[in-house]
This record gives sequence, C-alpha cells and structure tokens, in this order.
Amino acid sequence: MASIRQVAQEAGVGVGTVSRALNGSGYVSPETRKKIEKAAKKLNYTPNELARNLYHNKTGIVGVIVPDLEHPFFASLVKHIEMELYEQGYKTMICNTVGISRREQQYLDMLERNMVDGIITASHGLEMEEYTKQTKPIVSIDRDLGAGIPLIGCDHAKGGELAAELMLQANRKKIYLISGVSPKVMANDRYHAFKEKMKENGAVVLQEVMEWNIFHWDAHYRMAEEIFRNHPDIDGIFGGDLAAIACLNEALRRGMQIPKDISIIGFDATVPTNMVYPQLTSIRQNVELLAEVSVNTLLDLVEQRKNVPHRLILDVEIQNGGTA
Amino acid sequence: MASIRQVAQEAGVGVGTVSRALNGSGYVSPETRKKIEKAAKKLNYTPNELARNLYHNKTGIVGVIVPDLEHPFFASLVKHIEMELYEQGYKTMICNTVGISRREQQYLDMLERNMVDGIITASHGLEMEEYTKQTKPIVSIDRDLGAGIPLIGCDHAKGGELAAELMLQANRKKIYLISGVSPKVMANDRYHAFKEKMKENGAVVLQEVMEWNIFHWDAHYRMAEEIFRNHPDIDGIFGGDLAAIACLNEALRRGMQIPKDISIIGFDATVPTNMVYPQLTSIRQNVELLAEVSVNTLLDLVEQRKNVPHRLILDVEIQNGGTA
DNA sequence: CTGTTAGCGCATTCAC
DNA sequence: GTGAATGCGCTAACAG
Repeated sequence: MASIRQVAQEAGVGVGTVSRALNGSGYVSPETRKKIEKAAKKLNYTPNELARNLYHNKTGIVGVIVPDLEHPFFASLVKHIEMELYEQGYKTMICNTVGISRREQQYLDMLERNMVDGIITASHGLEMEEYTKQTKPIVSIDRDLGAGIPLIGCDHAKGGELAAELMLQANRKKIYLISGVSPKVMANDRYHAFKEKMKENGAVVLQEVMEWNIFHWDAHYRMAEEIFRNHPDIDGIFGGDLAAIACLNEALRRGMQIPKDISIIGFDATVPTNMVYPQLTSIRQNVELLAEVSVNTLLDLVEQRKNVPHRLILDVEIQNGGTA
Repeated sequence: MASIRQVAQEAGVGVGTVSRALNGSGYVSPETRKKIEKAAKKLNYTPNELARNLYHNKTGIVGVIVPDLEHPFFASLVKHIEMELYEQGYKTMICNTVGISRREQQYLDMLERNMVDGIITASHGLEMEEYTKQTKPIVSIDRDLGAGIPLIGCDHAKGGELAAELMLQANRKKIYLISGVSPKVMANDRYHAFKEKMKENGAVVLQEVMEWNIFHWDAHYRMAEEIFRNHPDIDGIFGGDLAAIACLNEALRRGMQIPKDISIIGFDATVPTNMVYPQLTSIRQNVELLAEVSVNTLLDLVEQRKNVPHRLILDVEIQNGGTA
C-alpha cells in the first residue's frame, strides 16, 4: 500500500533516490541508503509490480496453452515448464483449452495486450493464421505454425519405427493402430512410420482415429471395448498411452495373457504407464528436456538473447514394460 | 503498440472520448463512436492491459499453489479451478511448490505486489504465520490457516468411515494404513476415523507415514514392496490413490487374488484408479465442486461480493471398483 | 455529449 | 550524489 513517494517523504529524500537505492541502480550514498531502507521497513513498503510492468511494458509472465491439464502428458509438461520458467525468473499463466478454440484465441490476445511476454502452445484447435498474425514471441510444441514460430517436438517417426520393431520382434501380424484426429501435428508421423514399417514386413494394420488430446477416459474405454469386439483376432496395439492402457485393461478383462496373446505399446511413457500391471511398454519422449528446450527457446525470443532455430527435434527411446 | 492517444488524434477527438467509446462507459454520440472505431481499426489498436491494471490496481489473475501438478489429484483440481476462473473472467497463474516452501512464499509475496488478486492454496509447506500475515484474499484447501482464511475441504472423516465399513464388510482383520506426513492437514482426519472404526471392531491397524503430496512413483513402489515383504499377512490396505495403486501393483506381482486375498481402498478417486485392473475402489471427493466452491469463495473475497463462511466441507462417496 | 486534466506507482533522464 | 520533472497508457472526474 505504501508507495515509493511515501518512503521518500519518510526518509526525507526524493523518489528517484529511493528507486535507485531499492533497485541497486545508480549511485546512492551509504547513509541515505540506510535512511531509505529504514523508512521502507517502517512503512512496510512493497514495490507495486503493476507500475513497474507498465513502465517496462513487460510482466514476466509466460502463457502456456495445453488441451487438457488432466491428461498426464500435459500435466507433466506444464509442471516442468513451470519449474523451468521459475528458474529463469518468470511466472506461468495457464490455459486448458479443453477443445474450445475460442479460449486459445483469448490467450493469444493477451499477448497483444501485454499481459504475457510470450506463449508456449501445445494446443492445436486454432487455425495457423491466428498464430502467424502475431508478432510477439510464441513457441509451438508438436505442430508447425509457420515461419517465425519455433517448433519443438520429439522424433515421432523414430518412435513409430521403434514401436514397429518391437512388434516385429514379437512376430505380430495384425495390428490395431489408434491415432489422433488433428491432421497437422507432428504426432502423426509416428503412425505413418509405424504403418509403413509394419506393412513392409507383411503385417496388417487397421486404424482407428480418436480425439486423444481431450481426456475422456470413458471414450477410451468404449473404444477399447469396440476394438476387441470387432477384431478379436488382433495381436498388437499401438497408440497413445491412454488408448494403450484402455486396451490393456480390456484385454485383461477378456482374460487375455499379456504379452503372450497380444503386444500393447503406448507413446509418451507418461506416469500411468507405471501404474498398470503389467507396466506398459511405451515410447518415451523426454518431457523434462522438452520443457527446458521450449522455455529456453521462448526466452531467447523474449529477451532477444539470440537467434533460435525453427525446428528442434528431441530423441525418443523405448520404455521397456511388460506388454510387448 | 498504438496508444489511445494516437487513436484520439487519428479520430480527431479527445482521449477520454476514445476511452469511453471503447469501454462502453459514458455517453458517446453514434457518429463520434463510429469515427473512433474506424480509427482504432485503422491503427490496429489494442488496449494495454498493464496501464489498466495499474489504474485499477487489479490484474484479474488468481494464483493457484499446489504441491505437484503431476499428481493426478492436483492436475484435476487445477484444471477445474482454471476452468471456473475462466468462466468468471479471471486468469490462472500457477505454482508447483514441489516441496520447496520458498516457492510458496514467493507466490504469497506476489499478492503484496499486486501481481495477483487472490490466491488459492493447496500446498502446505509454509508455516501458518506466513499466511495469516497476509491481508489480501486467500482461500485454503484442506488445511486450516486460521481466521480470515476460508477453508475448503471434503469430509475426510466420513471418507475414512466409509472405507472402514468396506473393510468390515469384507471381514478384514489386519490393515495397513498409509497416511501422509503433514500434521495439520484435514486429510489426517480420514486416517483417524478409519483407525478408530477398525479398532472398535477388533481389527489390527498398522501404519505407514509417507510424503504423499510430492509425486514420486518410485517411492510409492518401494514402499509397497516393503510393506508386503514385512507384513505378508495383511488383508487390507487404505491410503491415498497412488499409494493404493502401488500396493495393488505389488499384490498382483506377488500373484495375490484381488479382492479375495486383500482389500485395497484408495482416496480421491483420481483418474488413474480407472486405469488399473481391477479398477481401484476409492473414496471420491468431488473435485469439480471443490474447484467451483474454492473459486467462488475466493472471488467473493476479491470482489467483496458477500461474506464467506470460514469452513466449507464437501461430501464424499464410494467409488466402487473391484478391489474391496 | 466531449475535451482537458490529474493521477495510478515507478524508473529514468537531466540539471543541480 | 541527489531531487525534480517527465512519461509509461489508461480511466475518471470535471468543466465546458
């Protein structure tokens, strides 16, 4: 509540001096500094960040847009992004779009209004144009939003190939592939790569498309039921972790032996893959690194520290569980 | 970039008029309004929220403090809090304390600096005094921080009793109870209530204390192993969902039949309880309602809409899975 | 109905 | 070294 002016008055000095003393910028004699500090303490002075923000036209806040915080992948991602931003002196503002692109848009607008210094987006409801319109710092995860917007993602194609190799080692011949709906995200590469490799080796690949980034467990469960009902003869499943877990669940319910009867492989190696029994075999992307790289890339832009590459691809690896 | 003054100049009117026109406050003739809107569009004007914030001394941001976003309970909680805040025109700033109370403190400080209009805290690393010092709006989830800080929580005692009833129905006699470490949180009530009820009915209750709100799956898993190693004769387990799931996992690994050999009951009914097989029986608290009530209570304070009660207790219910 | 003015609280010139 | 003045962009009160 106490303003800098009151502190100045109390200390019997000018506001400028107080500002310099408290920010350690410019020269202030030790004695006046002492007086000022005493006055500040006495009045219980706290600088009003809003005034500062206005002056600097910067808030130190980064917006993070994800489809659904309840999805374990995004929960981990946001956690690590928040931690990394914190390390670098920034705060995290969050937005669950839950599939509503209007919400995504509104957060983009906050960039223009200077409420946030930059945005990291991992949501894909909006058309690219809305993003390319922006001139302020944006970093995209897993979807190419065009020139000027750095893209960070993992090597989905390699992930798909690794999964295919596991399937081939287990000699699987009829695979069900569960992919997402968004046409433009990098995640699709894993399904293409997987399918290609399986077909090359003479396996049959059926495909299901599902809305994966909105987290509705029921939907996954219904899908799993349907898959097994319609195709009781499949011997392999590859999809996102949650879809894979739903299928694992359904397979167990049907009394199938895992992995004797069927191989189930997920993608992302999210936390729940370690909660199920047997533990799910999954392709891991390094979420911590993803977060770190995303944050650093964004802050390079925000603080104009250096030029950033347009595309950054991280490695993936196999998490060996008991389902492949 | 364009300021209100430039719009005024372009439209040939005063800044006040532009402000009124664009905010719909006060009277502006249709013609001047039109001129202003044209000028605003031409200059691609976007109001600078920072200036507004300074004037109003308000940001429309609410800080949410949780121990760990990766924990499914907090992920759900934050998701729903964010959605509710959004409905009411507020933005969500987030903080994972990951057990570091300094981080909790820093977010509290942001209240003083006017960076946030209020705080919802579900983290409990800091001493109560740090909170009671504050004069600005704070709402606490699951821990009583003293007068002036409304407390929202579920009926843990009832939850503990419900769990005990399930154990008694299954005729369990030797139970392992896995509770958290924080001494002052409401969650402890469920363990007390459970223990009392079980002992009344002649059952033996052993107890393990563990740091539950920092999410380390490995720690849960090691604990589960140890419990079964040291006490292979227990026939019931009650604890938070993650601890319960870890035990379920270990029990399955040991070839136990569930729920024939042992009853396992969790608390919170988080999403992963539906991912394991068999689905975990758990005491559900209504996270959506918890979020809604927390947000509304906080905003009642922020906007001084009305007086709020100090304590709000929500109901719990049994989620029937296959482990009890 | 509209233009002018005075802050919101702070940080930075620039004289002194 | 320090104080006074200026402005960040906007809103609200006031005079016209």
